[in-house]
Amino acid sequence: MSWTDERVELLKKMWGEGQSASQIAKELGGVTRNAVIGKVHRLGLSNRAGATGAPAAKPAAAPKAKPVPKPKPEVRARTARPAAVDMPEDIAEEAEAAPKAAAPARRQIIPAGQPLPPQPSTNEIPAEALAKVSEIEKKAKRISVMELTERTCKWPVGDPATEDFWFCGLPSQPGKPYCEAHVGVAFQPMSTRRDRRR
DNA sequence: CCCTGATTCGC
DNA sequence: GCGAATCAGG
Repeated sequence: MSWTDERVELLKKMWGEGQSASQIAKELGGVTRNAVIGKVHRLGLSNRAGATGAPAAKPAAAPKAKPVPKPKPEVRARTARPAAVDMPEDIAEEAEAAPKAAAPARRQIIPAGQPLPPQPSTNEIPAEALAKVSEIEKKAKRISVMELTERTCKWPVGDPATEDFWFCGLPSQPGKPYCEAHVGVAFQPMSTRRDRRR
């Protein structure tokens, strides 16, 4: 494959959206993430946030088997990446209370007389967890079903009957189908179910 | 181990 | 210009 205008355009678009090189590579097809990264650099849009000044004065090169001396000790900007996503560590896993909760905080989009799947009645999911979810949904990769892998969060968002449907796509927890935040709402201890007077 | 981007250098 | 191999890091 070659870098046609269209492909370059898509590359720019996705890179601008903060998509990872590997995702862009998958989308484009026929190229590896290395190719994408290489192209990104050649296009000169490596820094996603203009790292003004403050370039880490790192030699940036100390290979082990590369006897080629550097004719020009060029100083390169080693950007700390602002787009890094750190996730806190707190998973409450006990019993699987509602893995079938296929509808997180959802809008009330009702397509056209479609009998919506049984709403899990937005059960007694802790408000914290819900808040957390809606927050991470902003950072979601929004991947399609075809892009799901063994390690991407398979949490569905939106209504499958509409265009506004995608999967979270964030890195899933090892051995889990969801990312950390979604694991939090999908797997709940039985204890969280506090039944009040009835 | 999974992933990320960055760099080098033969092609 | 291209991108695999490699490096460096989370």
